[in-house]
Amino acid sequence: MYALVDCNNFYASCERVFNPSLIGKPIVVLSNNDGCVIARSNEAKIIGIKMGEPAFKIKEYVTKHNVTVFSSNYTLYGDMSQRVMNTLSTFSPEIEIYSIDEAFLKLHGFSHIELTEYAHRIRKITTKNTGIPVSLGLANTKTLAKVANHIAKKQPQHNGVFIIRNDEERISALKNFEIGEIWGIGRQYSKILTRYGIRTAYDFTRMSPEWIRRQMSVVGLRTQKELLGIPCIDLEHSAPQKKAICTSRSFGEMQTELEYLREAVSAFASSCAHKLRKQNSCASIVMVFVHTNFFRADLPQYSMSQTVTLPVASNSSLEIAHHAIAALNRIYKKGYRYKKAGVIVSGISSANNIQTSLFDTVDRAKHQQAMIAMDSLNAKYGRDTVRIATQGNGQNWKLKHEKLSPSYTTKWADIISIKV
DNA sequence: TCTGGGGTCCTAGGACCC
DNA sequence: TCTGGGGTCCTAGGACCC
Repeated sequence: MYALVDCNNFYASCERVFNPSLIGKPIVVLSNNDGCVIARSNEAKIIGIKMGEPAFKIKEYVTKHNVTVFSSNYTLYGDMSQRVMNTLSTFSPEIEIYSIDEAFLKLHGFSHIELTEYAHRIRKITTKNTGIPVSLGLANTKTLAKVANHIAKKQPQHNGVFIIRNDEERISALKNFEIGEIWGIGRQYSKILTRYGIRTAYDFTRMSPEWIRRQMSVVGLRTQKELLGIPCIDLEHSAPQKKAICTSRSFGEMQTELEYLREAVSAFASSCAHKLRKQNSCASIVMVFVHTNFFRADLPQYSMSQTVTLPVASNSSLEIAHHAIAALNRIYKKGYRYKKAGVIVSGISSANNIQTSLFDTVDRAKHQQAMIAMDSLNAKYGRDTVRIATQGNGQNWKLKHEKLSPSYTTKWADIISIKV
């Protein structure tokens, strides 16, 4: 059996842990730049605030229903996630951390009654240890565990735990399950499937495999088998190395000057390099993109990217930023108001096996030492304490974050102030 | 006025190899 | 008018996930 444990309204719940007066009240968490709604407490869902809705569109609701609004505080959520995962890993030797707020556990050797009890225990202890409410779905495939989890969340009578034990229960669950809610079936496929009269997950399981394959490739086929109770997707025990790493941001205000974009791109490149060093790898391809604000039909639009192949794969902030800025210089056009920029590195290989070049002009040992020093200083004194010069003072392109909660779990000064 | 960020996988088609 | 067979690699685009 697989159990999918999912934190309820995770970001909203994190904020509540440190502000219990908000229990029972509507709260929402916004994306970067206080852009759109990315998490809602149940109360906020009930009054009709939708996922992904732009913040400026819900202003009326916010005042009318007294909704508490938070900017996203990823450091806090990351830290809380770790606490939840630590607790969960005490319940099974086999765990896959699937996302910031979800984990699959493999559960062996339980009878049905014990399994129910065990699931409820996982739920209780996780909430007790972390303050975060969770729901569990159990079944013999991961896709069905996702279904069960969804039911556990939506139907309060199950107390946060739902188990699909046999074919009978599987079929009855799938008959009442909208096809678009299935893991692996998104908006586009839903549309196609509905067009063919496939409304529920059960309808989907009754289609011929050839037809599914034609419409949705082998991915759809896998989903169908999983829904039939045939496991096709196993637990991933350790996170595989990333094949691409991206850092990008929308700017709080549109920007026209190359100098500003340079500092931003330099910071994004440096961040990508840092992520590469964290997973002990190097990248050989650097891509830079910029674009204007797509929502502003009244303004001239421009969107461009450029890819650079490095002579030797690297994870040095200095080198990656250097190439990124060179690419930016080539694609920048005067006269546009830029809204977003980003850097994507790919062609990733292990830092231990780098193909060197006879004609290399970079002193790699020196770069490496500089990066080690920079990373350890930043780990100790905070991000960007030491940064590369092209990033500038690192302040002026910062995000809008007006409703940010304190760093409850990670900043000593804040911890003290809470105690006081 | 204000609209997020970071990933993965699969397929088709073109270029190329022997 | 006829003109093989069997591959690999790369890229763009489209789907999906949280």
